[in-house]
Amino acid sequence: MTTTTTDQTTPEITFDSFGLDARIQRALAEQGYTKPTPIQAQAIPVVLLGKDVMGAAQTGTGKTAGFALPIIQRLLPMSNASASPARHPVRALMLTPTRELADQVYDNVARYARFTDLRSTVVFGGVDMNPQTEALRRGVEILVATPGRLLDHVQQKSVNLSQVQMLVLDEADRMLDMGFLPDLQRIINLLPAQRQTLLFSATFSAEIKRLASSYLRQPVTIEVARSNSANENVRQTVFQVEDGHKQAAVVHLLKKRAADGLSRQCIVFVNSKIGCSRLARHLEREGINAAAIHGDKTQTERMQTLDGFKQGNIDALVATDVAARGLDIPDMPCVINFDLPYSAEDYVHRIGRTGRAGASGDALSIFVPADERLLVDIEKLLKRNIPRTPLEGFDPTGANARAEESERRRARSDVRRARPNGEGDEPRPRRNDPASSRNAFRPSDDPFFSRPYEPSGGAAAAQPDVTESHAAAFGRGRPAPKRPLAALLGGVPRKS
DNA sequence: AAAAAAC
Repeated sequence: MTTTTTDQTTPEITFDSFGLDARIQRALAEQGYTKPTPIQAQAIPVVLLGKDVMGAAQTGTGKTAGFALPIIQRLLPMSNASASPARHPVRALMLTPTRELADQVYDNVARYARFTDLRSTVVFGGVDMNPQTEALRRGVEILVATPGRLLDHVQQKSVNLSQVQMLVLDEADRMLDMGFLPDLQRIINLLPAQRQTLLFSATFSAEIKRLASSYLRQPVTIEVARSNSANENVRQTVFQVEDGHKQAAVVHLLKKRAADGLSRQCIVFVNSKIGCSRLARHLEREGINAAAIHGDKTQTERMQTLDGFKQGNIDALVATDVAARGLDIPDMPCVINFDLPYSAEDYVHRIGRTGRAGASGDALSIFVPADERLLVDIEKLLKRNIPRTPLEGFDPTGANARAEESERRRARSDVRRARPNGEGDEPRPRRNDPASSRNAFRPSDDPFFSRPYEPSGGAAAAQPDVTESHAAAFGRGRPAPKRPLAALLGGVPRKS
């Protein structure tokens, strides 16, 4: 196995030196690209030679262009302008773990290939299949996909993978974590054995190595940063607060940054979907431009939120780990961990959203004593200590903390209101979250809890979010009950 | 423990 390793210094080369087609160079010029990033400098020549690649690259290293540009180059001689699917078989397949990442990879591919005749499209779940099917039937050379939806299309015979010459497994570690291995195996079995395979992963775990050894041939290993090590441009700080003061602490941090004239944009990571929506609401009440993104949001909402964030209409993107990896959000000045992640590797991915391409960044974590073990695991993985710092000027008994306390009271009052003979307060609609108040929890709706929510009114319809209502009913951090609701309410008879 | 991903 050949191994190439560099540090973060950009080699003194330009995109001209790769001998890319004029049509690609024109697209690059239009994007304002002149100097390749380290991973591009290493990957592009290797991919152009047709070699398999095992790439360790974090998000934000320019990885996508690193594989997309040479792939487009290699496909060019085969492209033609005829509009029949038979003449536009899928020749390059790019698989990603999440829908957003698929969309972003596609977006890049389409931009780099825009002056060529190559066609590309993207397929992922959560949206109507028909437009995807039509695009596939018209024929594309480059297909970006999430595994599940791709197999769906394969089953419906709307795509044929027998002509694929280049396969990209992007964020392969993530795909394995998410249990995509069987899907990946099924997909790869549909591809010709004679092909070029590129595998990118943030870490080279034993599983990744096993995957590589079964599907890659004499891969060239490309590594731009030591895996499992966080970027040195990122200032990591852990703020220790008392349990129950986390929301107030985040508000304090965000307002402090704004007051210090630092960029207001940041991603705030939360471990649960409930906590994610809850924190976003809380920040909004505190006058911070915030929005939640997590897996219970519709695909449309997720894309709109991401767009709003990229355009600067949203300052604080409150996210679950849906956003930890892959999402290509340029130049994040700051990442905040509202919760420390359950796995130390996720910590690396989360803070990898900042301090990219040589920029400096802040990774701030809220730490409560109960999370000691999580922090120790992170320190072990990073092989360094992260000092616990008191939060300067933070007054947990001040206005912020009072707001947090009132939120807890509100949550408890929702439970009282939910009782059939409810001695609860006046209903108080939640500001900034019409869906949640419209779908306020009603015990007579109980079946609601025993089956998953099925959308009925199209993408634009309000989302009666089961977990949201749970949050409202049961307060902070409680998991959705597995028992019937009546049992939880203490023997209130259940209508059926 | 949690999140993500196909219908």
